[in-house]
Amino acid sequence: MLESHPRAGLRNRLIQKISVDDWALVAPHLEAVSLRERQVVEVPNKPITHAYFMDSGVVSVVAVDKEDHRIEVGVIGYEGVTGVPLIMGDTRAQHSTYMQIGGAGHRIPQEPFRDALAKSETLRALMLKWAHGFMIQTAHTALANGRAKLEQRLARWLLMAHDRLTTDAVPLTHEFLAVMLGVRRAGVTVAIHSFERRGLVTTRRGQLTVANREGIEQVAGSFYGVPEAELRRLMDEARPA
Amino acid sequence: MLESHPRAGLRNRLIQKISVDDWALVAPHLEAVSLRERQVVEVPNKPITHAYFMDSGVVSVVAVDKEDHRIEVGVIGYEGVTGVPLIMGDTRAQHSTYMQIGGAGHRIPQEPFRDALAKSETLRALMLKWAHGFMIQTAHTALANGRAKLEQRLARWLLMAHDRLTTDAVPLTHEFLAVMLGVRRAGVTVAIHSFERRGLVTTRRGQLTVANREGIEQVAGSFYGVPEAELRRLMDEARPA
DNA sequence: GCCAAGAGGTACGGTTCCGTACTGAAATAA
DNA sequence: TTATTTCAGTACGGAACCGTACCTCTTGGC
Repeated sequence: MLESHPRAGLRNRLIQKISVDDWALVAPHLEAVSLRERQVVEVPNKPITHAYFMDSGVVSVVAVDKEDHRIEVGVIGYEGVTGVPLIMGDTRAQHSTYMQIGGAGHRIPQEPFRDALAKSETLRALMLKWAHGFMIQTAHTALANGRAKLEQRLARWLLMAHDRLTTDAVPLTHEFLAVMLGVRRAGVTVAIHSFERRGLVTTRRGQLTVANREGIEQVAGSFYGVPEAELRRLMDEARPA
Repeated sequence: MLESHPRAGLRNRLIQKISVDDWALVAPHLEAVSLRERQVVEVPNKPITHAYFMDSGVVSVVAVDKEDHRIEVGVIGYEGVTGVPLIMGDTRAQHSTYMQIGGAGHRIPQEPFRDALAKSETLRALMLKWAHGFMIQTAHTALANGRAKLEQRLARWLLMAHDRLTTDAVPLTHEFLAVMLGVRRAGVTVAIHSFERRGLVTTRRGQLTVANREGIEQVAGSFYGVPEAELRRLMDEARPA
């Protein structure tokens, strides 16, 4: 075993992008984790303890204010890492971050992560590009929230979740979809019904299966796709492959 | 004159926060600029030519998609700098960025700016904290877009603009407010009317004056304030004062 | 001073979505 | 199995906002 912590089998795209030298900085501190849905990763206004590189599952980042208004501002899967504030030089969480769909991955405590970022320009560049991609996603969430109809937003969300899963099954209740989109649960139910009638999805209690992804993409229109394309570009720029 | 480019009189908060050593890296490349309203600073999918440190005026950052949906995702004034992607290691603009309210400041070409960021850890830390603050603003814009009513969003915008101006007069048409909020022009007119009747603002053609800031803050509620507080915290952390 | 262009006031039917609430069905615990 | 909880289906009045349109007032250019 050439490396203290093997990464050959890991699906996480950022970990795959880390150079051999940088891997030596990070790997000794990684710890395998398995997180169930609803497991909390970051709490608003509290210190961030770890950055999570997930290989599976979907993480929701939810902005909250003092009157308890809340809405999802981004999702993270195997393409990224949680703890964006750490990358930006902050140790405190602004948003509520938790597993929307359970999964497995690795985490690194905030201190060695920040140390590694300080030491390695290449690691920093990689993580900054990821953070930038996440920013773009948030900006387009703002766009969708302000401009898109419920069905379009739901379609966008399903596509983003589907991108991060290995099956077509999305194990989520209408209730949680509603919280993320910032709409009524009943509204989600009706929209999903419409999708179902059009053959875009099939449903079971607590689960929803993508049946016709292209159809869903048509519903989402241009509200979906820009952040995904930008992230691909940013990651392609980041050497090594 | 100890410095090649004096900054004593500059209002820009980030420039004020730059250390003496870092100032030596940046100052030689700065160029004074005066920008009229509607002047374009960044064009989506085109290279960013300069970062602008404004001393006055308000910059709008507007996300756009392929079907020409658009909405403002952030505003920048004397507290920050444009060209966030440069700070993140990207040279391309994602969003449409332009002066919403004209002003004056200084700009630095992207290359020396990126060079300076690469060379100085302290400058990088400062700019990253700013970029992080801007991210938080964008997240709360997403929250407001998804959860707040038109009046609350208008109030939030007015407060953010007011924060960045030295007078109570906000020189903007209903049309442009509508574009930024992603609503109908007529809707803005009605909302402003309501504000006027309540004594919150006074109006003139192409202008709107804040008459009762606290009243406007009450309308905005908790949709306003979080990003502002977080940016203060982040800037306080960044030495030197 | 006149005219074109821009800005703002107002209206109206229509759509979307909310708040609320009740019901039945499915999963889970006892 | 039974009891309990969670989830989903459905409904209804109402609020918010849209799309569109038209008209009037300023303002700036000639």
